[in-house]
Amino acid sequence: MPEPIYRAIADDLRRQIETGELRPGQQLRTEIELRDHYEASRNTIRDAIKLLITRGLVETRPGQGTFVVETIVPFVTTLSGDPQTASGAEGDTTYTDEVIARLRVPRHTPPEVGIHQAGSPVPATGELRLPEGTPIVSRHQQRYIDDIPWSLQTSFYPMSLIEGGATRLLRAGDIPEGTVAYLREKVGLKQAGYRDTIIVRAPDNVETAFFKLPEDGRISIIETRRTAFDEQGTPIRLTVSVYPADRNQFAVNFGEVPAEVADPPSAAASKQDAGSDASADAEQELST
Amino acid sequence: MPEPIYRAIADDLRRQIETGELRPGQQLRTEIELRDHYEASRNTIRDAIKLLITRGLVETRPGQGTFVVETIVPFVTTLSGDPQTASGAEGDTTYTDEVIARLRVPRHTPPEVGIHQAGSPVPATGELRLPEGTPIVSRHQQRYIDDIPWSLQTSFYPMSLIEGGATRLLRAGDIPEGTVAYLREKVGLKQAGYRDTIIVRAPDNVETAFFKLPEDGRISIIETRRTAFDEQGTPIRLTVSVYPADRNQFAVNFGEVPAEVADPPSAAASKQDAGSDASADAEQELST
DNA sequence: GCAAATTTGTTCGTATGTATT
DNA sequence: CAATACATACGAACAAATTTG
Repeated sequence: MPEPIYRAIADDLRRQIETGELRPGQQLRTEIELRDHYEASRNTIRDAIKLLITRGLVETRPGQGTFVVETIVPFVTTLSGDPQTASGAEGDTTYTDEVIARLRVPRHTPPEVGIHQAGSPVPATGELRLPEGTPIVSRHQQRYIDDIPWSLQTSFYPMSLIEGGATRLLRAGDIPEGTVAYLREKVGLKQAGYRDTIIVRAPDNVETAFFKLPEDGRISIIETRRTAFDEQGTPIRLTVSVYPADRNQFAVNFGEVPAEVADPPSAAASKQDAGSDASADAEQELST
Repeated sequence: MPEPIYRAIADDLRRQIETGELRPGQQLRTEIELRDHYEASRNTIRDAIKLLITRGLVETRPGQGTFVVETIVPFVTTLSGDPQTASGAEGDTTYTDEVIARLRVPRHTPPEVGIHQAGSPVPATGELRLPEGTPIVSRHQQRYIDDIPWSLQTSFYPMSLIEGGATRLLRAGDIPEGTVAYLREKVGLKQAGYRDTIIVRAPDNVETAFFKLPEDGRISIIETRRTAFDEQGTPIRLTVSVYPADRNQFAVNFGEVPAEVADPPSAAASKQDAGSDASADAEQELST
């Protein structure tokens, strides 16, 4: 048997989808009809459909049927733009402004504050380069767009920042001007640069529940880790954000990029200047 | 039945893996033994294992057994660093140097050249903003590290660049100094900036075969699209690269980032200066 | 609002094929 | 070659979700 039957059936259905014979949103024939059509057992048909589900081509709805997926309009997170602006030297637009400009309604929970000790269970220990046992403050938020769960975000700060006067970090609740501006004004701490790492991995149980992902784990999670540094190169913050891969994409701008490209094409309304200051928004977004 | 049996079994096995009761590389009990242990049918055990496979926790080897996955050492692609350098104004280190410095052995096929007409089947049409029917040159490469398939990359250029004198773009084969430098010297075209977009999606058949991915499509593909612009804001190149998500991650540096962080921690050898010029390598890498 | 029909989801049993040791 | 272990395929029954009459 060179090619398993279930895979041959999946290939045939995939071809129909890719050629447009089956259009997005359209219902496939039922498992029983497909069983008769392909002269295979229902279980074999179901194996073929499972393969198409994993590849993101179809979805099943119990009691209804199997449907060709309709593409979600992705939300674009700009990780950067003009690095000077993104470094937190200026920039007064906020993440919320950015999202509104794209005709979407953002919302986020007030940060929950936690206190940890540097060590293996705290995911920030390596990045913040703190010795074992050093206190670390975490600020955690859930973020929504159009009431759809969009991202989970946790920032970690060395407790020494609070001892230096940035006491609001310890209080649960928003810091409207953003923590980058707050730390600059309160402690004189200037964010000189940052490094983002981007990985793709399977969701854990918390993420599956929050994002309402299918239980079979076929949707990946994109995790960004932003380590921010002051002018001495000391890490001052780690922000870990997770996004479901099915409704998010990321963008990075460098040098001179035309405004109409740097500013996503979704909603061209508002924002006269645009240009490369979208970075400030993303920075705002990434500093809980 | 609140929770299906196969999911309860998967949860139990996942717990054992996460608590270290089952260590990476360790073999699970066979399906028959698990069937007896959980008092379920072998098919139900297999459903549970399928779920763990999708979540990337275990892998099966026919004739051998089921094993807890061992983490792959990921290859880190730096999308940026110092934007001035990355813009192609200077930088003489190459992608190959970068990889060698990390004690890995890179290899890539000579570019295959193709000629297309702007229009819906050519994926560069939108980004290059060319009218329907305009000729486009593509250069496609397969790239390996340590003989493992690492990425597929295709760059698209407007044919007008060749007519302006950059004839080597049409010849299959390497352009050792990189196309950014070549275009600057030959046509006086300066790359003033670029925009990267990053999306995660399911693999297609070509990618599944090249990367030797499991046929069930559980490993996602990370696709980066880099649109480069000249000083007038005209798009001059689109480079599309695809990477399997199970062995790749990405990094972006902004502003001042300490050298020991900006330079990946894998192989600390060689490279005295390091700093933020790793960007030039990535840029080189991304210009076929 | 309820019952029936439809459709997918879960679980079992069984048989045979393929890969590895 | 034999034994072991996973892969494919079939058939059957009942459960759960949804729509329809």
